[in-house]
This record gives sequence, C-alpha cells and structure tokens, in this order.
Amino acid sequence: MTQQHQSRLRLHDTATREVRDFVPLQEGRAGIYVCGLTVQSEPHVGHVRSAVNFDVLRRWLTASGYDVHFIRNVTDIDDKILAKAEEQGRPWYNLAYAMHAELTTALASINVLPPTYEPGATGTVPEMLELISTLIARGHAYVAEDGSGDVYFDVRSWPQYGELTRQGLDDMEPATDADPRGKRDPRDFALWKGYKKSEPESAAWPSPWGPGRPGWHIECSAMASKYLGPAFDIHGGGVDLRFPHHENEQAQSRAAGMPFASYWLHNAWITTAGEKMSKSLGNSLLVPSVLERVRGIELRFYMVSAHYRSHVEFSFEALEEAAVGFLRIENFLKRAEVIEAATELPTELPDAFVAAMDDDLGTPAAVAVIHDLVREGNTALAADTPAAAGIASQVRAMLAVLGLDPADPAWATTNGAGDEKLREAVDVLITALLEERATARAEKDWARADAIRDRIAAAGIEIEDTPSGPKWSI
RNA sequence: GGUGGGUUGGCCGAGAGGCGAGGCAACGGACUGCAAAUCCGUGUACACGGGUUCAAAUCCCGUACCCACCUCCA
Repeated sequence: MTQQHQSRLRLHDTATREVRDFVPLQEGRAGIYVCGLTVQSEPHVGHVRSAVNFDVLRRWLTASGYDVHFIRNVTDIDDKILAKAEEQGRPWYNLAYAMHAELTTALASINVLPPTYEPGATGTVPEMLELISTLIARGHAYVAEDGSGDVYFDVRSWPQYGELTRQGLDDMEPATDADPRGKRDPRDFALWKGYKKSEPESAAWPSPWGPGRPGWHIECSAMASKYLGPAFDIHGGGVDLRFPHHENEQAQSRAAGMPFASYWLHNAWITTAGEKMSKSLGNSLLVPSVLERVRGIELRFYMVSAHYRSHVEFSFEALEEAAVGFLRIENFLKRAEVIEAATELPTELPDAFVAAMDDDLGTPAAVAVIHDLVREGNTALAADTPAAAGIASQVRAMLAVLGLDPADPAWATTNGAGDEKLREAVDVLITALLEERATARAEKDWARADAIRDRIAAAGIEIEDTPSGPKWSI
C-alpha cells in the first residue's frame, strides 16, 4: 500500500508551474531542504506557517512509506542580525542564539517535528569556501577588483540565469546587496562579503580572498549539498524567496556542476490587515502571545485548514472559529474514548483522505474528510454501534498525519502527573455533585438539578447527559 | 517597466467546464424534564462586461480592485 502511495503523490513545482508526479531520485527515499529563518527576532505566526506546511509534507511522505531526510537551516549571520545586535548592544551571536532558542520553542509548541538536522550558516563556512572556489575556477565567479574582498557570482556567465522565475536578465532591477563598484554587472550577487572595519571581528572568517562572511545565497547551496548531496528531491521555502534567493541558489549550484533540487515548493504568506507581518506593529502576533488565546493544536489546525499555496489573511476571529471546529473533532474522540487508548493507529487511511493529500497536499479537502468521518462516527455513537471505535481511530490516524493527534505526547505541555492527580481530585468532587443531581432528577426536582449544573458550569465545567450517564469536561 | 498570484454565500475556506467540499454562525426539526452535545433539514455564492459551449464560478477577451517578488524577508 505504501508503494502505491509513493507513485501517486503530485506536487506543485514552481520551476515548471504545474502540479506533477513526484518521482524521487532514489526509490523510497526523499531528501528535502527548507529555508528556515534568519534568527534576528522572535518568531510570529507568519514565520511558523512555512514550518507547519513543510512539516505536513514531511509527515505525509513518511506516512507514504518514504525514508525522509529533512534539512531546515538557520541563517545565524547576516546584515540584519549584525544591525539589530548593535542596536541592542549585545554580541550578534548572542542575539542569533537567543532567537534560535525562541524559534525552537515556538515550533515545538505547534508540534513541528525537529528536522533530521538543522545546520547553521556559521557552521558551514568551509563548504561555502569550497563551493565559491569551484565557481571561480569554472569562471562563474570573480573576486571584486576594488580590493573590498567581496566575491561575486557572474550572472552573465550563466545563460540559464532567471530560469526558475522566468525572468529576463535585462528586465531585472539590479541587486543592491553590496556596493556595486566592484561588480561587472549590477545584477551580480555577493557570494562572499569582505570584512569591513565597522563590523565586529567575530563576524569574520578567514578565506582565500581575505577575512569576511558568507553571502546569503551561498549558504543554502552549501548546506543543501553537504547534507543531501549534489542532487536532491525537494527544496522549499516561502514565496518571497523565489527571487532572488532561490534563483541564485539554483544558478550557483548548477554552475558548480550540481543538478540541485528536482522540485521547488513555495508556501504563501499569512498576512494581517493586508500587510506582511514583519511590518505590523506590536507583538500580539508573536507565537507565545497567540498561544495565550488558543492552544497550539488549534493554531496548527487553523494553518492546516488552508492550502499551503493559499494566501491567508490572519484574524483572531477566524482563528477562534477554527478552534471551535477542532473542538468538535476532539469531542468526538473523547466520546469514542480512543484518546486515552494507546492503541496502534491504523496505517490504512480513507481513500478520500489519501487522494486529497496526494493532490499537492490538499489539506482543506483532507480536513473535510475528517469532518465527514466525525459525523459518521457521531451517528454510530448515538446508535451505540461498535463501528464508532474504528472510525475514531481512523480519525486519529488522519489527524496524526497532519500533526494534529490530540493524544500525541508532544501536546502535553505541563507536568502530566500533576495534571492527572488534579483531574482525579476534580473527578471525585464532580461525581459527588452529579450524584446529588441524579437524586434531584429522579425526584423530578428540576430546579435543584439545574442549580447544581449551573454551579458546576460556573466553575467552567460542562455537563453532558449521555445514555451511559452524565459526563463532565473542562 | 518585468514576473507571478488573487477577487467564491453572513463569516472562514475548497473546487477549477455539467452533479452546491467542509467548517463556523443563523433558522427549522428530532432527541432531552429543560439544556448541552449529537443527528436531520434549510442557503440557488463565485468582482464586473462581453464571448466560446448543449452546458462556464471553472475556458477566452476586456475592465476594475487587491497582493507578492524584482532590496532583507516564511
């Protein structure tokens, strides 16, 4: 069955601009490289969308039987980090390190699996130097003649430049990420940035062309090939990275003789009030702030409910609505009592779900399948048929693929043992009250029965009368 | 100037030539002592103007508005 899955997945490839069959370079194995973040500030919900999207891709490939090698980098040295660190009066590496830690916490809180490896730019400098040397030797890069120590990629030497985004070289505006004086063509981009006296010495590494630091694009080419090889399956990132970042990555990697990525996947933005989040003021959209209003699993459900290539206009209203929708799914699982059951989840997933996921990760349709099964399960539950348990474990299996299984230990935030003790204590108290209510109901003393229910409700606990007696939940 | 994407019912959000994804909200019904939960039912939505077609939200032409990238950006 997993073999069948492998041949059926179709993905949207930015390079060809079409949804096409996913054919791995190596049978049963998938290598994925995703551009992570530049760790220069706290992550907001927009930042983590990309991580969630590619986490879903990774989980689906795994569920389909692939051995997935998933690399997500961290850019821990660049202009912005240096500028912000100076502004804040602390070492650049301290800022990068602290923000990296925040990112890790934020991603864990929405159940994004740790990648196979998370390389940092600063740890891959030797590989970058080697790559730059190759490019110089092949005539695709040159040392700036102004003595700055910069090394540039020569776009004119690579006729295919612009192929990923289908742009003509002469229609482009010139790159301005470095002083243009040392460039042969204004569109040439920096591979290596020569050390400047205004920058801290700790931000410079020795190189054949003098001390300096890596350009932004070369780091991804170096990290991707180091951990996945010169040719790998999927390269991902946000739409904004298509140009110049990904275009440059592909140009320099191929110019160095590497086939590079077979598929390019790009996720759309999540904006607020029509603006990118980086422009938004305040910190209400930082992941920890958002998680004060909804649980991590609900935030993730909200993101997964939209297709990864669809632009999402973030609002707390929509987020809370999604949370209500997810509650319906969770309630079904609770009523079917499969959440506690640590049983093995079925590997066989509903056909409609598989079809949805295989069609360029159609998570909205996949979520619709989950809702359909929840309704079916609720009906089975009402009829008290044994089918309910089977349906519930299927629902859980589908949720697990999306990283949304409520029983996943990853969601257990606080001390589990303490929670369990507290729950037992509350159960004793509520049960006592419910017994009293049962007596009142038996005597048809509705006023007293409702008064008890109201008191319990005032404590934030809901009572549900089921055929097998009342149940409580917070 | 160049390259892409978008505009779907009260709201969110899929789909991409014929059969009204799904959710939230609302209304009606069933169940209930009353609720809650659950189930059943109710909505003739696809920016605008033309065109192609037996058939268009989906294809073509035009118009309007919005957005992204071409500078750091998920």
